[in-house]
Amino acid sequence: MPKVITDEKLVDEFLERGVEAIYPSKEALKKKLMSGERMKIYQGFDPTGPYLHVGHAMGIRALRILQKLGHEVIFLVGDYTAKVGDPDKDTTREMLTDEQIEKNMAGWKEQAAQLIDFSGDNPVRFERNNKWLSKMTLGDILKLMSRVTIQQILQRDLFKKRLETDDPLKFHELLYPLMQGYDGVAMEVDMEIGGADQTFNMLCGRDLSKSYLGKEKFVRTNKMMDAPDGITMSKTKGNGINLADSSEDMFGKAMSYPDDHIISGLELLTEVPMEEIKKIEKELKVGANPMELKKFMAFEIVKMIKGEPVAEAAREHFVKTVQKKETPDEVDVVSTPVGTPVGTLIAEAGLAESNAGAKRKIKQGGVEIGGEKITDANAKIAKEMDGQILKVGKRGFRIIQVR
RNA sequence: GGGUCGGUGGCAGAGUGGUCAAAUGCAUCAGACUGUAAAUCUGACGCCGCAAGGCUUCGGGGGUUCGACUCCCUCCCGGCCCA
Repeated sequence: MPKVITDEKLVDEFLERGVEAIYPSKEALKKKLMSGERMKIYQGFDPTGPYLHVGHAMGIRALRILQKLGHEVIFLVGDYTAKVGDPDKDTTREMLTDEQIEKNMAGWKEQAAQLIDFSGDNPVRFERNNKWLSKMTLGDILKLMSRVTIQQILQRDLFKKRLETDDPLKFHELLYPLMQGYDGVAMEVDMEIGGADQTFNMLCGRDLSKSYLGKEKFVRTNKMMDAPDGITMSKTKGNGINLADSSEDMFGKAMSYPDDHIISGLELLTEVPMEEIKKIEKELKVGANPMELKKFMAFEIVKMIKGEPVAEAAREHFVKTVQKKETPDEVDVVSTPVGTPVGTLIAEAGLAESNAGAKRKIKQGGVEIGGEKITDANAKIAKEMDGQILKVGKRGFRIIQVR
């Protein structure tokens, strides 16, 4: 049994950094964490999309601290809750099929393993809630439902909103908070971590834990990080940095965050000490170049997920290809026979969605071969082009191999 | 069960017999500019075609018409009101 550590600094980090709120209170949780008692904590992730993103990374990082402190940590995949899908603002989600769910979660453990350890002497446990939820009988479900009132469930603002706007609200959607809450009951956990958007569900679970187990379940909600387009990042929307992205992509996506996300990005997505972040905030206010600081942020984000050497390489890649507009070191090869029209080649190389798309890019002046701008979509690939670089847009590169 | 309104491109949302491959916004892509893959500006944005043009699209199917996203029938799905 791993020993529980009561390192106050680490505990405080857990209680403060990236935290939106703690229920019932920060003080109560601190007391518990400093007591040396081993806690059982989980965070659930619904496999509604194939990638975990940096938003999840924030929660996973919190789990990592708890793992370090010696607590029992569970990474729960909501493969059963995903079928229902956490209700959205205005539309009922499609019920996902088992196959879709399996496909989505296939890489999750691996993606999460970049941040937490599923082996070692205090391994994080990987669980799926289908283990207990799929076994519930109607009787169990009735019992579960009898513990809450409709009024309580309808407190959830998006349920309210849907009723107000006359958007459909299906019965099973109301069950979602109960299902999620039941996870905590089934695993008999002492704490749940989740995004601030999960507050209602988690608090509902708190009530259920009390009711079923007579147990106080602590809840920590994470601050939400906004994606570049201003929409809160979520795996459903498919935007934001994914944990499965290449380090270069992560760096680039981070660089495309608006300037005013630099501070929140540093706080939520990196391990840069808060004192240092405060300093950077001041520098920004007195007119420091945001680009340099954003590069620092991007570097730190990649570093947290992939480690320092990889982050270093990603930064170099960015400076080289984006800032200096040079060709990257590693470029994929596309092989083609002599005489292929350039437009076709671009589409085949996957640098455009279709032939029409490729031609569009050519017309708009976004295509070069060997540094020469291509203006005619029908220009044919010639023998001399063997080994030259095909460049499409700012970041599409291929080495042409002429057959 | 009755009445009524609705189902449009990745999303949101106009359109209501030809001028519709379908306004607009978001997202996306290309270009310019720049301190960045930020911001801003310009342009593109179904597919095939150098083009002319063709083809496929507005919940599904059928019909009317020279011509339908627009009208009719039918089916499926949803909202609201009444029962």
